[in-house]
Amino acid sequence: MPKQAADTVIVLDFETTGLSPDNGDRAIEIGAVLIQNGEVVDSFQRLMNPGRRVNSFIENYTGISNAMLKDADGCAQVMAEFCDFIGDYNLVAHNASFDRRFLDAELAIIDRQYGGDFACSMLIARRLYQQAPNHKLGGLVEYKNLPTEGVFHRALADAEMTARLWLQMLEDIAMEYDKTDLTFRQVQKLAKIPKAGVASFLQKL
DNA sequence: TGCCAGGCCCTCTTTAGGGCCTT
Repeated sequence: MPKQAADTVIVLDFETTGLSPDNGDRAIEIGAVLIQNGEVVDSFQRLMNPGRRVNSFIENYTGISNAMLKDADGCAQVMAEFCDFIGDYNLVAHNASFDRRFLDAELAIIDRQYGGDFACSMLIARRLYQQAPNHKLGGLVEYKNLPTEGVFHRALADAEMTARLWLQMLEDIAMEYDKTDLTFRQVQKLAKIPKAGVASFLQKL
């Protein structure tokens, strides 16, 4: 696995009560891994009590039950600890706009901030793997034959899979374009490149 | 009561609509 500057990131994933913090949805689990030099060197996983019951769809979708959340620490305490964990590292998530909304909403409640920037593994995968049958996290993991623990829709498991996908994308760029020293900003910028211009963009770096 | 996200991206587009992704 090539060592690259872009490797030093936090890959995170939220499980939540629904799709929109603007509609009152809250985080119920956060999972994250720290990648440095192409390897996972640290991780963070906590359930958090959102202060109300989660519906049966979420229980079934995530496997996180109300019983599991009953004695969990509240969002404020967990998110404060998570904010310490992420520090000012750059961040990666699959469909990052979703996780960013919840991270921003939960940290706003406790008046905390972070200094890193987000990259979206889904938008980048849409550029790099244009032939993939879909760009769901599970679909991309299958498409690239990445190892899994067989657990889906739990925060740490999904963060670990996203991390493997992220590293795979860096490796594929390194192999195909001989670019082994990409910065986070360069990889992040891929998400904004028109699909037809991806190869040209990477070749010119 | 009824409704309920938001950003990206494609196209039979741009005075818009709908699918993909995330829970």
